[in-house]
Amino acid sequence: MIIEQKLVAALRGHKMKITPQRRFIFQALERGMYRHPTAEDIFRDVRQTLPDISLTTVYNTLRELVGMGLLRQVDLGEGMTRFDPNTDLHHHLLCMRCGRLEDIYIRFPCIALPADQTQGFTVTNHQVIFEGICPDCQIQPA
Amino acid sequence: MIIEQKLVAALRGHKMKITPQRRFIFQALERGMYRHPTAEDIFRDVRQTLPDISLTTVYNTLRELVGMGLLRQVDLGEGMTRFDPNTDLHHHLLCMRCGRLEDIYIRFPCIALPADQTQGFTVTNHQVIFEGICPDCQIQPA
DNA sequence: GTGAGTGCAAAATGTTTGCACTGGG
DNA sequence: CCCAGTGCAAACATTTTGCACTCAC
Repeated sequence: MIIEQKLVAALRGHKMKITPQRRFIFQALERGMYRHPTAEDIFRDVRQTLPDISLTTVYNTLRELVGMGLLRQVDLGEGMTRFDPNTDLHHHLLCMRCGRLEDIYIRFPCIALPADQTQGFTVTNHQVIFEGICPDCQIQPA
Repeated sequence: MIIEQKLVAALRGHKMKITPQRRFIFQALERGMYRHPTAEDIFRDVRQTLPDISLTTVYNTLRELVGMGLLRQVDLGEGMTRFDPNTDLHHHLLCMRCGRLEDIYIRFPCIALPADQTQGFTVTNHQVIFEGICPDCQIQPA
């Protein structure tokens, strides 16, 4: 319930309404936490308990959470956006064949942009995506 | 002409046909080399000299080049894919406000996944995306 | 001459929008 | 009671597909 409580508190802090839809979306995020769900994944999950929820509401809520910095958006060129409720600094390991995505918890202290290389940008964040082939796909014929 | 020649040679190597459409796409890539163009960008560029080219052909050609490893695909969650004709190992610096994308030519020797952290994956590649705000967007009101 | 490549239109996919209705505060 | 939030349908944007035609080899 950690995620749900955190998100509900954040909504309160932003004076936003705590609707059943949002609550169930938070629970789905909690359940799918290490699965990097898409909007569609969340939709399907919430639908099981709230059959009339609309995909629009899911998109709206996810967008708001991203805007508040409570959800990380992960884009991998699969044609859809995945969401990561784990906002701790971590990196990703992507299977190029099946799309499986795992978390990597290593710090790379050397990843920092020297001031003379920022081209005037204010850098706020960085992410590393490791690309490869997962164990399952290595076994299967290409 | 470096890019065009390289790509034409690659096509020959793969016994693929060198059509005018492909040639112009290569030239457009060459011209937009440091601009990380989208398929649409290439389409608009080539259209100026080859008004009847179809977007389908552009997509086909770009997909083939990516498949042959001659073009890098860059995904940033903007709803479209950008292509980077520069296949040298380099990283990216993205403006979160306007989408401007710059190249970063630094090596981060520490970015390597220890064998006990690969979760069985065969890692072939990695990319770093630095996120921030570009100089122009810093000046303008949010 | 032949099949890879092309162009067009249509479809598929993922996401956003307009708008009337509803219910949390 | 009021407006943020919701649901629906339609719109939108990007990319893919089916298929007949064409042209590089």
